[in-house]
Order: sequence, then C-alpha cells, then structure tokens
Amino acid sequence: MEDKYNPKFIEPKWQKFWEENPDLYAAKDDSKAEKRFILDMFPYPSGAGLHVGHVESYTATDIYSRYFRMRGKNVLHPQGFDAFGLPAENYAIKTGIHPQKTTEKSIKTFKKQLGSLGLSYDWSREVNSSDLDYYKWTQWFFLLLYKNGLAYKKKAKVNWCDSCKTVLANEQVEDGLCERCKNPVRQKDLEQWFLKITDFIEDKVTRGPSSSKITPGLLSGLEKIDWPESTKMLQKNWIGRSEGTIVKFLISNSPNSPNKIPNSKFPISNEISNSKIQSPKQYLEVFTTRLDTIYGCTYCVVAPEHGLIKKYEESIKNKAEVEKYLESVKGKSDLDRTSAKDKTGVELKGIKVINPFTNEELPVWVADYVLSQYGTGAVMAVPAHDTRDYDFSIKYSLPVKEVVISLEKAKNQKSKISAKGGSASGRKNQNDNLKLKTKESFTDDGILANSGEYSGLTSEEAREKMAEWLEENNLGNKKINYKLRDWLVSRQRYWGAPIPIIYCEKCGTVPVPEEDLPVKLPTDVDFLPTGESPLKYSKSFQNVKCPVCGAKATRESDTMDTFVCSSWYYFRYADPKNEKKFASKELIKKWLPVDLYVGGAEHSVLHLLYARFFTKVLHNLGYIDFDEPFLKLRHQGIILSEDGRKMSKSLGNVVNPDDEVKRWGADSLRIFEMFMGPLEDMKPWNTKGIVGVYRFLEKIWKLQNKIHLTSNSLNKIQNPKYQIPNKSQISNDQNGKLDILLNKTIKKVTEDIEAMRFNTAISSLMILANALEKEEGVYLIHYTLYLILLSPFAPHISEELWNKLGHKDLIFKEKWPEYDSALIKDEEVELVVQVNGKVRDRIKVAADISEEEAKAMAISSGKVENYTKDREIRKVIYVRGRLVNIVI
RNA sequence: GGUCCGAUGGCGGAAUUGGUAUACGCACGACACUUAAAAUGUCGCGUCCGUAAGGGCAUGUGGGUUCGACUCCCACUCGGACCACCA
Repeated sequence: MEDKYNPKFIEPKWQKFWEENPDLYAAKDDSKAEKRFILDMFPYPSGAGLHVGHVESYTATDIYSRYFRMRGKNVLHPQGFDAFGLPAENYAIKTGIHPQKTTEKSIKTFKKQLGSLGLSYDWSREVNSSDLDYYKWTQWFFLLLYKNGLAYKKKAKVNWCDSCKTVLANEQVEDGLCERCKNPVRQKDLEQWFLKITDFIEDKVTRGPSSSKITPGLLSGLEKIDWPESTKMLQKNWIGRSEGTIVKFLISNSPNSPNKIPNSKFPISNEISNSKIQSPKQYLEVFTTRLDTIYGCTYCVVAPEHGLIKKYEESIKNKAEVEKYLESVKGKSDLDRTSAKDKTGVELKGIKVINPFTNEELPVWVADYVLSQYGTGAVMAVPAHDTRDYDFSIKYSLPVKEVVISLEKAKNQKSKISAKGGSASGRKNQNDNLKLKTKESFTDDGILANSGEYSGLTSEEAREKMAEWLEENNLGNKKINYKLRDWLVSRQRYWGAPIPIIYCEKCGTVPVPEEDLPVKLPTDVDFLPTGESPLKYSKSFQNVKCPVCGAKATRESDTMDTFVCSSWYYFRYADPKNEKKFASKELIKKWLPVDLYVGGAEHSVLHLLYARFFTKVLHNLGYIDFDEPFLKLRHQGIILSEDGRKMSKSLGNVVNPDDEVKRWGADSLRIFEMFMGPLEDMKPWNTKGIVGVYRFLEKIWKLQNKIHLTSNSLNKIQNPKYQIPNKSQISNDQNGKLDILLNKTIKKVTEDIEAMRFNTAISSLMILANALEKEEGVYLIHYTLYLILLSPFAPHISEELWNKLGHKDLIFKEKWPEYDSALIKDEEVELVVQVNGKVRDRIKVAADISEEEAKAMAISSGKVENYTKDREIRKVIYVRGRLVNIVI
C-alpha cells in the first residue's frame, strides 16, 4: 500500500524529535569552526501571535542558518522576546491582569508557533527583555552612559500623548499624532532623561585604553556596512546633516545699539550712524545654508519661541498684535502647525536688523513656519530663492529681490552683453530681466547677481568667500547643523526597565551602585495612567536610602523607552547566562558582530540607529573592538492581503499562519512564502498559490517510489555513501543529462541561498523535480542529493524521506554538496542565429566550437540564406555559447 | 512639496547584468482516467495575421546610444515607500 505525503503526521514527529534534542541546533562556544551569527529582530510578543510577515523573515534566516550549518560553520541562530512595552500595560489597564502574566502567556504561544514552523533556533540562549536577569543589564548600560556623561536630565519640551499619558520620542510621532494610538501629540515641559546620541554623529576619538583610536560616527559608519541603500539613506536623512553658516544681523534699534557697524563694506547711512547709543552690540543670529543669497534677504523671521521677542518686548510697537499671534500659535497642536499650508506671521514693529553685507535695515517678523528647535530659531528670508520665504512674502507683500540666476540665463545675458558691446547697457538689461522674474523662487545654485563684489561668482564660490569675510569680521561662522536630537528615554510607564537613579536631598542625583542592580519592578502598583509613572505610587519602590549618605531618598519613577532594551540584546545572545557582565569579552569576540540581520524596514531609523549608537559607545569606551553591530542587513517586504491592501484586523483580511500550517503543513508554508517573490519586495498573498508548493512536495514524496537500480548504476547503490559520478561514468549513462542538470541545480541553489534569492532557488529545485519525475526511474544518488538541497527549505519532509532511505544520521548533519564544474557545461549548445538582431534560426553545435566554424555554420544555415540572399554581409558578431549575429 | 524605489502575460514573478523575453508557480482551456465528480496525468496558454509552415508586433509612453536594449542615457506618465515648513 502506497503511503501518502502527510505533513500532519511527519511534521509534529520531527518537531518533537528536535525539541528533545536541543543540542542539534546549539551554537558551540568551544568550536574552532568559523562562526556565523544569523539574527532575527526579536519580536514583541503580542497577544495576536505570529503573522505571515514573521514567517517570511524567520524562514529566510532559518534557510540561511541551516545552509551554513551544512557547510560546517558554527552557527549562532538565537531568538528572544522584546517583552516590555505599552500593549501589555494597556491590556492590564483594561483587564487588571498583570503585564507579566499576559507577556508570559504570549511568549508561550509564540514559541509554540515558532516550533510548528520547524525553525532551528538555539533556544538555550533565549532572552526576554522583561526578565530580571536581562533588565539588570539594561540598567547597567544606562549607568555606563550616565557615568560617561552620555545620559543627562533636563527640562525639555517633550512630545506628550494625552491618551497614552506618556512622553514620546520624536521618532514615535507621526504627522503630529502618536504612533500607537493616533491621538494628537502636544508639547509639554518636563524633566526628562536624554541619551547623548548626537555625540556619535561624527567620528570620535576613543576614550578607552587605546585612546588614539577613532570610533567611526553614525554617518561615516554607514559607508562600510552591507545594508540596503534605502535604509542607509533614511538614516542619513534622519540625522540630517547640513553645512551652513551662522550670520549675525545687528539689531539696529536695540537700546544698546552701537553707532556704527565696524568693517562694513558700505558707507554707513546717516540714519544709523546718527544713533546715539554706544554700548555692546546686540545681534540676531540666523542659520543659513544659502549664504550666497544674502544680498536678496529682505527680512528676517524668528520662531514664536525665540528669546528676542521677550528681550525686546519694550521696543515692540504692536505688542498686542504680537501677543495675540503668539497665543494663537500656542493653541495649535503640532499637527495643525505642520499641516497648515498657509503661512502666518506678524511683523515685530519697532525691531530692525541690519544685513552685514548690504547694510540695509530689514524688518523682523515672527512666524511659526520657523522652527525653534532647529538652527538658531531664526532665519534670514530670501523670497527670491526659497519657496517658503516666497510664499510668505507674497502673502504679506514683502519685497522680492533676485540675486542668483541660473547658469543658462547667465550665459544668455553674457552673449547679449557682448552683442551690445557695452557693459553699461548690459547691466541695465540684466536688471530688467531680474525684475520680470517674480513668479516663483529659483532655489538652485547659480551665478550671483546684484551682490556687490560677489556678483558673477558661482553660488559655491560665493558661500566660501562670504563666510571667510564673516569670520574675519566676527560677524558669523561656518556651522554644521543636524536634525537629529538627543534621545529622550524617560517613559511615565510601568512595564519597562526602571531608570536606576536615586534622588537625595543632600547628594542630589545619585546613580544606583552597580552591586545594587537590578532595580526591581514592584508588584504593588495600580496601572491606571495618571500622567505619572505608576511606580510613583508604590511605597515599596519609591522610598530608599541614599546610597551615598544613607538619608531618606526617592527613586526615579520613570522607566526606560523599550528601545533601550533592544539596543543591546544581540550582545546577550553571545553569553546569555553571565551574571557578572552583560556578556564576557571573549564570547563577544567569538560571536559578534552579527553577520546577517533580518527584520522589517519600519525599524530603519529607530531601533537600527539606537543599536548602532550603543555599539559605538561600547567601542568608544574600549569594551569591544568593532564599531558596527550588523554587518549585513536585509528587510523582508510587507505581505499584503490577497486584495492588495494591508492586512489588518479591522479589514478582516489577515492570513493566520496557524491555519496554513494546519491545512498544508509548515514545509509548504515556508516554501510558499519564499517562492512568492524576492524577500525585500512587497507582495500580495495568494491563497491558491500554496497549493502549487504542496503539489511540488507531494511530487518529491512520490519520487521515492521511482528510485530504481540499473546495472549501470549498481555501484552507486551498493555504496550508500553517495558520490557524484564523474564524467567517464556518465558518458555511457543514459541519465547523463540529469547529472548535468543536478550539478547546475547544486550551483544555482548554492549561489541563490548565499545571495538570499530564495524564490529562484526554489524554482530551480522545481525544475529538477519535474525532470526527475519524467524519468522512468530515478537514481538513488540523484534523489539523495536532491533531498539534501531541499532540506534547508523543507526540513520535515527531507528528514522523513532521508530516514525512510535507511539513514541512521540526520539529513542536516550531511555536508552540503559541491558541484562538479566539469559537469555543468553542456557538451552541445544551441546557438541562436540572428540577422540584424532578429532571431532567425537556432543551430546545435559542440560547446567548444571555434568562432570561425560557428560563423560559417550560421551563414550557411538554410533559413539565414533566405535573408542574406543577394545582400552583402557586412559584419558577423559571435558571442561564445550564445549567438551569431549577421549584419547585412 | 522633497528624496528614494518601481512599472514584464489574466495573476505572483524569471531573464547568466547589453546577447534566445515571458523560466517556475497560480489561474484558465482541451483531452485522458471515471457512471459522475474530486484527485491525478497529457497537451495548450503574450498578442495579431495565417488551415499550416511561417511572419508582424510586444517588457508603462516617447526619443537616443548599439550589430543587438526589459537591461544603458534623456524626457514624460502612473504607482509605492519614506521624510515633510530642517532655512
């Protein structure tokens, strides 16, 4: 009786076996073999369990891991759980069930689901960021940063979510809304802990024992790592480095204004020089990347929060109007403020500044399109060359003055000028031209005009020269600005790692001594959010003795952003049980950095930037000798639902991997998800598609009945340890074709796995299976090698069939086959014969045919002669093994 | 608005990186097996003309480079992702 492929039976059987033999997948700390650290982003154990996106990336790393194990590498392929976080706490608020309980339960479900997929994790190294033994080290990291001046507390305007009642990092605010609950975020002043990530943007001299070394910064470090270009670009943009200049605009009518401007290039106007006041000069500092446009500056704008307004309160003549405006801005949420396309502002009447280059007196406006946090919170407005300033100038009828013209325009004018033969008329012409063009701003670099001695220079040259002049005269300096802010890590939440700080009335801020770690999360808390951390109301937690003086003191009641926990977890896998250190130096050296990291692109900035920061800190302090944690990074693409939309509970179009495993088996689900398309691509689910993969596995199952022995191949059968037949063996062998195909498949599958092109690897396995199936009988050697190639993709069926062949050992203990390069070359090839690039014939020739012979054969081909008749052959192009192109 | 990416049959996608476009899978159609259906197997499956042999046209649109372009260059159209008043 023929047995049928039955994943329901064989998959649990092998999963049980693997579970009972955890050593099979364990990474060996003491092995001398070359290591491979292959890592998945550890999941947040949500109550919803695993989704198909998890399956996609976990299968990819599993295939990769299994492949490298078979290549004799010492593979570290661990998994763990990012277990702290808001959802569990929110659930606790709703139900009163402690987050620890729900988290434990979710983790159990997750592990069961992961097990049902046949993933080859080394569970002996599991980490859980909410475990005491884990967050002890998260706190240790905080102290490390604190002790090195990289963690500090300051009062700051923070993003506050009224619904979550907590602070959010800039990165967690989307469109002015809370990333999690979509509530509008508002600004609030709070004392908060920050980590100094901005210290590591640029390269940095190390502080560790070898202080002559450099820690490459977050920017330059991107250059040497194998990450998707788009991800690197996102990080670069997020860091937002821009080179510019600080320019000091003299506040001309301040109570302390000087009577003249030193070093000005222009005679000072009477109005200003007659001013009587003679005391320290007051300046408005602006930041600009377009210093070359400064002759076109027609006013300045400060942010509503800018200090100037308060300082010169008395000089402002339209105080009521300004105050009203400031009030209206304050009422706006971040969303209103950034989504408003219409720019608003009010002139600060009575305040004037002086452009250091032109000596013109300019009005100052306040407007909320200028951001207080960026640069100096003040800008010079050049309507002719900045779209925002242009919009604003149109609305409030402010002058527009063009001072940069495009290269082509400059050329045209030059020819006009020379045609007219006089520079005087030329200049006039130029001015006319400038006045005409006020429909929109020209924001590109170009050639300067109307810019005094700088006219005629390119923008780039002008920026250089102008900055020099400013520096010489103490009126400004070059400055690099970044969008990236320091990382705010305080959260007014319970379910996170407590910040290990104690506040003593006498001693002030005191770090918890290392030997007192961990600072344990108390259990006597009420989860209902109050705007303060629930820890604040736990007596057992709050009241402590000051570790320095022993006096009564209180603990910091905020917990850390969960991204702190996930910034270092990959180190812990190297040495997960260490009680003395976050990981020992030797084991870090053995396993890290991570060779392959796979996870969602949504982490392109947050987690991946923070993790790099932590690694750079450790490098800088001499703990480790590498400075990038993840050498190679790949993202799995989002799997859409069948209708092309995103899967979501509310749309009811979520595919549950459990259902698919139940129906088709884990092997089918694994292969199907890999076969859908390139790993990184976004692709829709196709319910019917998995059937094809199931049929493919069924086909392989049935092939076992075709294994047969011919007299020709008897030697192979008698020797159960297979070997690839050599060329002389196959020359008499009817199945020589299959040997060639098998070798080609070995090559293709090997190369594709290494490049993570799993979809084409599977396709080539299907082609070989189809070819084997067409044969009346299949050689054992072919089948044996086939199963080995299949095993990383479909571990259960491969192991079962291997076992049925009578092997005592497991298939994944087998060596990955090498292909025979002599056997991947066809003896005969099909040459395409083209006439003028169009295919007209195909001829079979020996693979090693000479160029002359090939050309001659092609030309004499009957079909070709129809086209070449009566025409002269001008040229013949030969591409070895591919084609002959006859040009007539 | 900016930046980046992409566009190939009815669908997911392949194409040795400038050399046979549409591999592999799904869907579909015909046939075989069956009382019937399912399953399975065989064949077909870009499009147009043609009984056929064969030929024309096709990789979003238009142009260019080349003996030869899905692949390189220019312009445009559409779609997606990210950022979004960062001076």
